[in-house]
Amino acid sequence: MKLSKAYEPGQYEETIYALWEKSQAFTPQSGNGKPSFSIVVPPPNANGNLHIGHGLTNAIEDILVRYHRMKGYNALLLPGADHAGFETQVVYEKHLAKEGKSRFDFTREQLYDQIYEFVAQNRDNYEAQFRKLGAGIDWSRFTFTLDQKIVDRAYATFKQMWDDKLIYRGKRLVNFCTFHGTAFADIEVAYQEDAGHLWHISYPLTDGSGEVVVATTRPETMLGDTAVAVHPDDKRYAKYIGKTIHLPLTKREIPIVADAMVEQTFGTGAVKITPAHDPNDYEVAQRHDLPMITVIDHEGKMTDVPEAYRGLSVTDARKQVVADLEAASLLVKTEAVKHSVGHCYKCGTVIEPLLREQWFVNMQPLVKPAIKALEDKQITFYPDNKRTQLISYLQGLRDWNISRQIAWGIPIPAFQNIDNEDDWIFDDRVKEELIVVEGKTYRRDPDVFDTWFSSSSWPYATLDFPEGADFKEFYPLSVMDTGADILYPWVSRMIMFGLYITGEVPFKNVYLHGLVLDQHGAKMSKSKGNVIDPITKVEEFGSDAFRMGVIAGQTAGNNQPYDETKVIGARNFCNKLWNVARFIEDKLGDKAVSTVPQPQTPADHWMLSKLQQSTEVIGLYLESFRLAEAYDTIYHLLWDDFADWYIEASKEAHNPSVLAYSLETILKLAHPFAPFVTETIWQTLAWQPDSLLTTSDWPEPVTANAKQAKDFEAIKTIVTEVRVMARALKTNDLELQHSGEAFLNDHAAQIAKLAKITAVSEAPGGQGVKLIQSTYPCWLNVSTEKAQAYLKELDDQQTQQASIVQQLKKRLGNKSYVDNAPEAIVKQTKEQLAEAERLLQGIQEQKQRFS
RNA sequence: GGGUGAUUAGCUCAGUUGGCUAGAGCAUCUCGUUUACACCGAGAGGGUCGGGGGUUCGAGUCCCUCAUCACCCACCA
Repeated sequence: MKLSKAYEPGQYEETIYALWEKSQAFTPQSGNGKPSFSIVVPPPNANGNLHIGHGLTNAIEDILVRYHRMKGYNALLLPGADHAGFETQVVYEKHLAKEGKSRFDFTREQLYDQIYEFVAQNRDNYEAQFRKLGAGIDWSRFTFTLDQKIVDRAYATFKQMWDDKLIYRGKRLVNFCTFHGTAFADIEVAYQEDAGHLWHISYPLTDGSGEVVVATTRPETMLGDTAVAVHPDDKRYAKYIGKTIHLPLTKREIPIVADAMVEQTFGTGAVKITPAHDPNDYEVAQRHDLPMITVIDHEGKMTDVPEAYRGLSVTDARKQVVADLEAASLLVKTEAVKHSVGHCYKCGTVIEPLLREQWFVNMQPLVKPAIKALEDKQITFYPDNKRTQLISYLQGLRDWNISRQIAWGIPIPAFQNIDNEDDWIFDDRVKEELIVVEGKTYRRDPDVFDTWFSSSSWPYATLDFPEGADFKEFYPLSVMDTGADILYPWVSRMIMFGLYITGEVPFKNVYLHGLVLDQHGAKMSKSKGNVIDPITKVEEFGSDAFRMGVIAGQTAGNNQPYDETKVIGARNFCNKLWNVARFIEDKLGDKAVSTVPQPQTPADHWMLSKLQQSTEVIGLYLESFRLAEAYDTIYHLLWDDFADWYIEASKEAHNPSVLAYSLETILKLAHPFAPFVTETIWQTLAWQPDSLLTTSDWPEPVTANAKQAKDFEAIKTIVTEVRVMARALKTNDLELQHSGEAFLNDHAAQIAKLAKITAVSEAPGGQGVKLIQSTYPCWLNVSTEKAQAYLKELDDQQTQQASIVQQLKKRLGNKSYVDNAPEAIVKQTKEQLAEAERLLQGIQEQKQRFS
C-alpha cells in the first residue's frame, strides 16, 4: 500500500506544487495551434496578505483555466501584483506612525524608495500564499504594476489621449482629503448619512429694504459666498432678484441671482452660493460668471477670510461663525437634519471640495463606444444585469480626475514651463525635475497617476501590446473574473481603455463574484475583527477543501457567507477520493492498467454511463460558469455513484479495467476542483509513469450499453426496497425469493451482497412480503406475524400513492391540458400514471394478503 | 429620490428558456465495528417556495402589488 490511511494535505501540497512548477505545467507556448483560453488575475495589493476574496477569485479562475487546459486549450492564467498607490501609501504611513514619523519627514522621492522596499519585502510572502492556494498560474509572466512595460503603457496612453485632446488640465472642484493631502476621483468618495444641522441665516439687503434668509449645513463657508440664488419662478423672492446683499461677518456685497437649480421647497428657497467649496454652487457660478473665493485650504484651515477666522479648522470656524451670527441676531433658526456627506474611504475625514489644478480625462468620447459594445453584448456578463447597470453608470459619467498628490505611484509625465504656467508639455523623462526643451525650462508635475489609470490597461499591457506574441495569442481575454464591487472603478475603465487603445473589447466574458461575508452574513473588516484568513483555512483543511468550500453554492453576483461546514464537506470529499483510490489500489496493485474499459456486468455499463453523463454535464456547467453545480456533479458522481454503488458492487466481483478507468476519469473530472489530492493520487499510483494529471487530457466519454446500464438501475431498485423493508422488519436475516426469473438468478449474488441479506433464490410463489417497486416479481420470506411490523408502513404508502394517482388522473382528465401541453409532457404524465397505478395496486394486494 | 439584488427545509444555499410528486450540504432522528473511508455506511422525518392578486392546461420560475432585508448610485444647499 503506497497510499496512507487518510489524506493529509499538508504532507503533499508543497511537493506537488513544486512538481508542477518544475514541469512548467502552467506555461503555455504561443503559436502552438491550439485555441487559446486566457485569464489575467486581478492583481492583489502587493503590500499585504491575501484575503478570503482572493481565495475565491483564485478558485474560480483556476478551476476554469485547469479545465480548459485539460480540454486542449492553450491556457494562460497570468499573475500580477498591484502597487495600489494610495492604499499602499496609507498602509505605509501607519507603519511610519508606529515609529513616530509621518510622510512630512521625507521628500516624495525618499518616500517612494522606502515604500518600494516595503512592498518588495512582502512579495515573497504573497507569492508563497498563491502557491498554497494551488494557483495554476504561469509565474514566468508575473507582472507588477510598476514594471517598466506597464509604466510605458500608461505613458503611451496618456500621450495618445493628450494628442487626441482627451486630457486637459483644469482648475476644477475636486474631492480632497485634507488628512491625506490628496484629491480623489468621484467614485472614490464614500458617502454616508451624517447627523448635522440646518442653520437659517439672515442676509440683510444692502438697500435696507429687508432680508433674505438662507439655509445651510455649512455656515463657515458663507465667508466664501459670492451670491445668493433663488428660483426664477419663486414669487417670494422675485422682487429681490438683481439686488445685492451685505454678507454678514464680512465687508463684501454679493448679488442675488436667479437659477433653476434652486429647489423652492427646500429650506427657505434661498441658497447661499459658495463656488469654491460646493459642486452645485460651482456650476451656478459658471452660469452667472460669479467670482470664486477659496476660504478653506488643502489642510482644512480657513484662509482668505477676515482675521478672526483665519487659520481655524473647519469645525472651529463653524462654531465661531454660528456664535458670531447669533451675537449679531442674524441666526434665525437651527434645525437638526440628516444629510449625505462624503468621506475619505480610508480615514473617514470629511471630503472638502476644493479648487485645484489637476489633470482630467474627458470621458464622453471613451464612454460612447463602451456603451455601444455593452448594448451589442460584445461582452457576456455573469450576471447579465451588471451589464445594464454598467450602461447606466457610464451614461452619467463625468470627467475623471487622474492626479494624486501622493508619493507612491507612477509620476505623471507632464512638465510646466517655469515662465508660463499655461505651457504644459508631455515628456516621459520623469526622473528629471527640470528639463530644457527648445531653450525653455520646464518643471515636472509632482503628482502621480490615479492607480486605476494605469490598471485600466491591464488586460493588454500584461500581454505586451501591441507587438507581443502573447497579445496576438491571448487577447481579448477569455474571462475577466473580479469582485462585483470594482465593476465601476475597474471593469468599466478596462472596457473603455481597451476599446480606445486596441479597438477591441478587452475580454469576452465578465464573471462578477460577490463578497465572501463572515459566518453571520456581515461584511468582513479588520475593524470588526471578523476577517477570515484563507491561508489558515488552507493549512487547517487543505487547499482543495478550501477552494471547493468557497465555491460550493456560490453564484455570480451574489454575496455569500463563509460556511465552514462546506469546507469540511469538501475536505471529506478529498478523503473519500483518497480512500476510493486506496480500495482500488488494494484490488489492482500498481501494475499498469489498460485505460480501455471492458465492461461485462450491468454494474460496469451503468458506471460507464454515469461517467459519460457527468463528463458532459460538468463540461456544460463549467462552460456556462456554473461552478457550484459542476462541483456538485463531481461530488455526487464520486460519492453516490462510484463509492456507494459501484465500489460496493465491486466487492462481490470486480472488473479491473472498469475500476481503473473510472478512477482515472474521476480524478480528471475532479482535478480542476481538487488539484492537489487528485495529482497526489495520480503520482502515487503512478500507473502512467512520468505523466502529470494536470496536463493530461479531459476524459473522452465512452459509450455504454444502455440496456445493461438500465438493468443495474433495476438491481438498485430491488436493493433499495429490500433495505427499506429490512429496516421496517427489523432484521437482515432474510431471503429474497422469486419463481425462476432469469434476471434475478443471474444477479442473485450481487443483489444479496448489496442488500446485505442471506440469499436470493428460487422458490414456489406466494410466500412473505412482495416487493412493490420492483418490476420483477419477488418477495421476502417472512412469516405473517413478522410482517405485521411492515403493515403500518404500507398504510402510509397507500395514502401517499393514492393521492399521486388522483392528481395525475385529474391532470389527464383536463381536456385543455391534453390539448395544449406538448405531446412529450402528456406522454410522460401517462407513463407516470401507469407507474403510480402499478405501485398502488401492489400496495393494495399486499395489504389484502396480510389483513 | 433613483436603481439592483435577496426572501425556498432548523442553518447555508441550488433550482438554465414555466412541465416539480420542489433539491443539496450541514443539523436532527433510528439502526449499523459489512474485504477503502467514522473525514464511514443504511434508512427516516422536515418546505402551502415572504403576503396578496393576475396570465396560463400548468407558476418557485412570467406580470402587477405590498412587506422586510441588503447593497449601489444621485449636485437633499
